[in-house]
Amino acid sequence: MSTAGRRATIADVARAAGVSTSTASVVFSGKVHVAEATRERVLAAAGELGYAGPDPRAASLRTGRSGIVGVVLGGELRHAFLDPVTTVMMDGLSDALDVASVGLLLLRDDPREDDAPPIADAPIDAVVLIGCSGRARAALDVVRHRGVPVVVIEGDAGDDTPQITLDNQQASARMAQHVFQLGHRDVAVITLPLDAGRERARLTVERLAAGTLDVTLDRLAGFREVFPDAPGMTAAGSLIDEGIIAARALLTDADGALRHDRPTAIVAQSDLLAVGAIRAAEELGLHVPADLTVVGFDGIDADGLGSQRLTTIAQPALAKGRAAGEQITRMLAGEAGESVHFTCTFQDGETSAPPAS
Amino acid sequence: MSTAGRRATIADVARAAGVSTSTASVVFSGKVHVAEATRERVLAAAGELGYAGPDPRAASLRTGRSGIVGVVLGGELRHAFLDPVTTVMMDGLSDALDVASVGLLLLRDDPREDDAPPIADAPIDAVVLIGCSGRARAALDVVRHRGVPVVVIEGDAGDDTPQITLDNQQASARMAQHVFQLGHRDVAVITLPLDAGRERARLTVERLAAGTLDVTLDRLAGFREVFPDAPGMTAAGSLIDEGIIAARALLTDADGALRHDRPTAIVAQSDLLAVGAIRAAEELGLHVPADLTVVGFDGIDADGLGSQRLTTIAQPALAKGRAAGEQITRMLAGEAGESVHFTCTFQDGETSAPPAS
DNA sequence: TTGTACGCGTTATCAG
DNA sequence: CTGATAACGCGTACAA
Repeated sequence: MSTAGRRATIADVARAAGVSTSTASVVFSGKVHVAEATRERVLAAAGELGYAGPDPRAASLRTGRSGIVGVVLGGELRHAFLDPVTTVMMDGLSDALDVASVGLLLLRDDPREDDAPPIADAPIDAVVLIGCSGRARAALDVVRHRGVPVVVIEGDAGDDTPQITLDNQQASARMAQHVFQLGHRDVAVITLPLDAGRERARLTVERLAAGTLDVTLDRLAGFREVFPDAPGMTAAGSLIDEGIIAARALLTDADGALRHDRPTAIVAQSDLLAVGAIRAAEELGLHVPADLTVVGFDGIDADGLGSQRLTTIAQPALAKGRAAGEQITRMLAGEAGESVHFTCTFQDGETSAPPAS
Repeated sequence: MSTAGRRATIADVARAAGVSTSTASVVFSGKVHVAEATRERVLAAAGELGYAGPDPRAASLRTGRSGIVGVVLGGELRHAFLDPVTTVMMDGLSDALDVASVGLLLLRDDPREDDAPPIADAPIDAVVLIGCSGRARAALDVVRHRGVPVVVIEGDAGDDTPQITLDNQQASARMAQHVFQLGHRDVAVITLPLDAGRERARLTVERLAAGTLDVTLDRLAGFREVFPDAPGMTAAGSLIDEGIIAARALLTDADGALRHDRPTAIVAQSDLLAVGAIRAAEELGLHVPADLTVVGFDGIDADGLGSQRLTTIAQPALAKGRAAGEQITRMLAGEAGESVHFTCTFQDGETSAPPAS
């Protein structure tokens, strides 16, 4: 336990134990059998010198692997984790990566504009992009040049990167049809953010044209197949509170009173937004679904959502995360990664009904 | 762009540019001024060879820094991020670490019992433990031996590790007094998990004695100063749904009917639990605070909590995270880390009132 | 089963 | 402002 200046290295341990460094190395890695006697001698020497095992940095340089998988999330970290879909995907990812990886490295999407993207300086074996905008792609090139596998979940990767995708447009169209078939003609939509700016705003043609986030645009396109001219609000994020704000804007006048031409149905692009819309409706004295139909998207099972089963489109979030993990595992093994496409399933609930006549 | 077998290294780039490797290195690190001409020559050579900048692994070995800070969270990852307090602390942490660090590495608390704790194999510059049980301490020793700074937030570190602490017991006592002074005598408590097992259960002396999570025990101790014999339920986590379940158990009979001897006040050890308790009460036809007082702990401002301002004890979660980050920064700079103690503030709300007479 | 020798790709130091 | 050199700490053929 008494080292002079330097910290003990594996070479010191080997010398103290009277073996070669390779033997000592093998004792720690456990890759080859060593005689029990020598093994113990090495361990004892290590204990005496206060050697804590191979330095991960050096091992990582040598093997070319760090065991770390980077996760780049769109928007701020705290926002990303407030979204149950993201959480569940991370869960699936972490699950599928379990064997070969030490942990997930959280990386920001939006580096300070001045300096290099952090992703380039991180010792990662692979990267998963989750719901990132185009900005992250520049950073990606650096990483890809280095031979680091990349998988994109619902982002605009464009090129030959394996992607995990969802039938957002078709699923949204199906949901819109459900609402249409119930008899609704005055329908409004609450969308997810249109771009990385994440601004709350009334949906307009111009704003729509400037949108960059594919998830939002695809879901909207499906909705528009059925309700081409429906009004809408864009939320600043997938949050209950945002749903409340957006729904209020859709249902009330400037003075806060219920509008006479209010929609009879609200199609939200996420379940959290839908829950917010329901809350706003209830605050305004509307009963769901008797007075107002509200439908969501995601099929999440989040904490404290309330007892009413939401009519929604369920997406296989866990499977998406797991698929990303599996593709990464394959690519780390030298095989080619493949894109995987998932489809959503309609999930009828208690929040949609024909309009009051 | 045509490299034979190997990937290009900085040495290749230097050779191609007709400079020494050190010059090339300096061009990329930007630590020293280089003549614009040589700089461009190096960059050009790099572009031609498809060199993507210094390998983080090698740089990390050389400098002894990876720019990565490990975060060990109690329980499962997905649970940890459902807790707004944790999220906010991470936010503060990430904020304070911002300057010198690439990202946060999420590490599991509960390694498979067989293999080494992942924390030991990760190239991290420092570690933050958040609400971990004693199990994580073994892993800690390995890391500490290596000279990696460690900071513990609300965990039982015991030794000379800098800790970020909260006056859980005093704050809880203060809140209990508030409830007492309102006139409540039949009070029940909903606690956070007692140990890493996280089992839902009625609070008993035996279970209490076997508890290992300090946060829970300290808050309970404060409560018990005022209400020594109050009944209670232990939740499986800090979740709204758990609060609902626990409150139902406290308020109703086996057949689901409101008990005659139900408590007139419920003290929850977290705001989410309190929100759940309020929901359960409302489902049972009780009005808060007229029929039932419900108080929380944390002072969170989470998504979709509803409009009623909770009577609670606010803890400076952001400051806690930031303090952890600051201590780490200091320790990385070679200074000694210090423990930091925070105190909570009582925050009156609309969910506590005298009992119905 | 153990030892020898080498290289992984970089950066700090110091001299010019 | 640039160049030569020496570590950084380890894993792994290969030979014994």
